[in-house]
Amino acid sequence: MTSREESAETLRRAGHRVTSAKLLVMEALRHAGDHLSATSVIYQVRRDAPHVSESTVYRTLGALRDSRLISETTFGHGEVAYEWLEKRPHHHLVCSQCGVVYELSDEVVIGFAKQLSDTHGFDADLQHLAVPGICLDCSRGSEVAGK
Amino acid sequence: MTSREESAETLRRAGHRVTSAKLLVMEALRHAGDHLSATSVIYQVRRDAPHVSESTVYRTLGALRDSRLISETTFGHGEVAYEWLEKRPHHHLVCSQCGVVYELSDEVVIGFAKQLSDTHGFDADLQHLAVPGICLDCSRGSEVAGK
DNA sequence: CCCTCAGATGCAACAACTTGCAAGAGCGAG
DNA sequence: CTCGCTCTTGCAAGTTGTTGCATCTGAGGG
Repeated sequence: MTSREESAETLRRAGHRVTSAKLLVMEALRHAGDHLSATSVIYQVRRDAPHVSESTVYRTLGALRDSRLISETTFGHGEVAYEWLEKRPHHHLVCSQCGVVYELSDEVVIGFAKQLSDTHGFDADLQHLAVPGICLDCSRGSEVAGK
Repeated sequence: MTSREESAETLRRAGHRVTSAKLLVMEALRHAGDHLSATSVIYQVRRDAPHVSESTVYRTLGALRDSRLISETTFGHGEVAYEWLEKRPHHHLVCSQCGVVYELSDEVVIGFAKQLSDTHGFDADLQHLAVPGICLDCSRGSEVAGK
């Protein structure tokens, strides 16, 4: 089964119609294998199919996010990043100083979610968390610079 | 000392100039004592001083956020919410279904931050976290509805 | 009390989305 | 194969927030 057919099947299972616009957006995110900004997705899609409008891409991204096929994350104060969700759930540590993004394994986050559930009865939906902060390199660097 | 004078003093300590625009933004957030959207802040400020431009309010909010005088939080997929930071750090549980926002004590979050520090050497900056999920009421409600 | 200048502001253009509406297109029924 | 319902899409206008630039002003130095 080709990648396109898989995508089509996934769409159907999620209750969407199979349209070229949705397939293009999905393929762009799958092949990127990384975070893509909405703008990048638009660029990728329109490179193959210039007739697809921006609003369609935005709406498709929203629909795929609602169906849990892709994740939507806000890194810092910039654009929104989208990512194909085939892998295990994972999270990110974003350094506010150097901007580097580290992957964070799910375990620590699961423990956190369990605590929220135990203490507040709140069923946290932490499918894709972005935690701001200062990475090791930067905190070392500023110590040196501070002296 | 009046509230305005306190705000002025706070501004000076943070290395800002004391201007009427900044004071108005600060007063709006202090008196609200709750989250305000950027739009609400603009409305409040311009009610007292119609000449202040939107961009000034946005820039002021950004500057105050950078100086850690106010917090900036993204609830769900809507606008950005600002809040005066006089109280202890606190966090929020946002129900994706009913939209209710619960306060979350700092303790659970501190534990989470410590884990990130221990396992990844990452100094997380969780001054104002918003956790999406489903609240107790809604998860009960959907159980009943589902039967 | 006046000068100076970096920081603050207003304005308008720009960027990043969102939405209303009419036209188009999957896909299940017949 | 055709019909028709409903989901999608394109277009254009509307929000929400950001940025470049010229002007203005708070506040320390003279």
